[in-house]
Amino acid sequence: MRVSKSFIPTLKEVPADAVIPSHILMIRAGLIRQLSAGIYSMLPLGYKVVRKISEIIREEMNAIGGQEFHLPALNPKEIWEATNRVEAFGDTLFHVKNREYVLAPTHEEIIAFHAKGNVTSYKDLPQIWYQIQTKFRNEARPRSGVIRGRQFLMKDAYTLDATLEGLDEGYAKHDMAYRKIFDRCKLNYFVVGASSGAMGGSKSEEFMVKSEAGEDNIAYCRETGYAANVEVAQSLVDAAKRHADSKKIFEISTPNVKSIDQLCEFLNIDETETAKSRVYFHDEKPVLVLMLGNEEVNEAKLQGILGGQVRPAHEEELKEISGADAGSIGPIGFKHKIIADLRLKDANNLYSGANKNDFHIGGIDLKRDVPELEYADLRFVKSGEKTIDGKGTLEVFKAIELGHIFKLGTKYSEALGVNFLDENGKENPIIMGSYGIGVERVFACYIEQNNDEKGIIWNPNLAPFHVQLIGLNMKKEAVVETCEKIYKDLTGQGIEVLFDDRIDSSAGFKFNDADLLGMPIQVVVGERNLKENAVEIKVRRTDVREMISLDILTEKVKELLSRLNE
RNA sequence: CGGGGCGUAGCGUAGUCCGGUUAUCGCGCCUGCUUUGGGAGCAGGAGGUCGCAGGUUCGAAUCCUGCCGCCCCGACCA
Repeated sequence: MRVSKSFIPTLKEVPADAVIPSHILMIRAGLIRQLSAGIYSMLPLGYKVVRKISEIIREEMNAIGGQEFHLPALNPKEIWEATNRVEAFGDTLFHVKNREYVLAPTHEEIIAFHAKGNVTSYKDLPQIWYQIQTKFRNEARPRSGVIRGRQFLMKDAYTLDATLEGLDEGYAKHDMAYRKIFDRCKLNYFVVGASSGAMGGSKSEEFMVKSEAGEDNIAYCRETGYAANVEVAQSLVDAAKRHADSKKIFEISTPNVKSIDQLCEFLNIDETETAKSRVYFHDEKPVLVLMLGNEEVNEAKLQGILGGQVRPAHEEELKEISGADAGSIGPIGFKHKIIADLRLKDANNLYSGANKNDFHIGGIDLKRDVPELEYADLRFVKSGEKTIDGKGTLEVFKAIELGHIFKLGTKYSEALGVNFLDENGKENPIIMGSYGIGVERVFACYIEQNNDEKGIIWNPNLAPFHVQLIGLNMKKEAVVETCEKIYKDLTGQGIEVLFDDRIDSSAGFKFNDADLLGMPIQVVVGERNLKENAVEIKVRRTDVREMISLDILTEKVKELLSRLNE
């Protein structure tokens, strides 16, 4: 393709709206343009990258027996009501105004719909169905360019199985395929155990990329390879001490003391001598959650332990439940279920709220005073803590979720009556798995990990073009002729060439544009080197330049490309 | 949804507090000439409902009210 005839609107200056490197560079290199918040157009160059990523995904999905579908984005609302997901998605689901349709945010329902009545025998199973298609989610706050959009491309795959063993196999196949996909995309990623969230189901893994722009917090250990979302991550931490002598309970007047920090300052004690109280509702019943000191309640863990729906109590509800407002609530005299973090196990001589405003209680012995107390791991791990096996140290950082694989089970097949007959002629719901990859996230994360002050650095696998051919002075006949020949030769060998044939652009301008666009190899044709029958080759990533005789140019380019792809 | 910031030409911006000729500058764009190995020079030129609506005023980019849009932090997030 010739630059002079292409729409590649590059920008010298940093766009005002973009903050993170991938977003800035995608706009500056003319890959994308924004239409509205969280809605982006892929420009020709950007769309080429999308197609390359999609093709890698397609090849690896086909390799594990996946069959590609093209499913409608417009869905009848009825089918989403059948699985109760209109309510579950809430405002995130886009509704069509003049017909009872919704815009699909994912496709479990539609897959189940097509399986119903058509996949009816154990002999039809297993199946792997997938699509690479636009999804719609009314995100409250789109952000970070293409990383969180209201409209985005997702590869979503679904396994249909007769048995749990079959599901395990399908899951393992996807695990393997995903590693191949992200390896081929040259991403530096890692795999973490995750909570499966509102999708239901059991085992779940996320494929993550470390990034400040990430929305998930990940605990990772370099030494042991342990990686988990902080929602589920565990660590080895000391519990509060149990002192030899347990004091008696005593009440203290603590006017205006609302927080653990204030309490510690007021009484001149350490955080580890206090128990913080948070009240939640679980299935409409209040539960008091006790944490050591100032630690936050990990609601994902709490939900996992209690099961069902959990929500924090509203401020107005607290007094009725406990007799006090937030800041003065505690275990002593609390009339409902209490659950405590493991770090509080059998602790004594603790301070906590008195369930009476402006009063706290000291000398609490959880073993003696709250004998029915249940303990569970309810905290968030922190950087610097030991891994649960004690062999390494955890680091907590932000990460972007590229892909998520999980075992769904029969939630959708049961809700929609998607059954098959087993060997014994018995009817069973089909067992499903669900596997997603955010295509634009792969795109953005690659750029996040492969850029410098000049621009993007593409690997041949994802690059819009393999080679940028730069004709330095396109008014000189020798330069034009040589460029045309190189363009023809390389293109003829299946190498994708972007030919900067602009007549009026100066050399420096073209160099900088080429560095911004970031094709893996630049071939520079100028009068100076032509006198020696040579051109210059520059490898974008290393900035290494080399004079190459025209006679061996094609071979050299091929060799470099294959080396760069390793 | 809570908090903060912003909206002036295709892009980046000055001016807004303290109202007053023809709205600033750079990049980009058009024409001509020169120039071509690291974002060229000279000369000429085009391009604006100052986000929208209403109000105050002799006069509004500037003050007031309402609305819309975009970005960031948080909440939320298969």
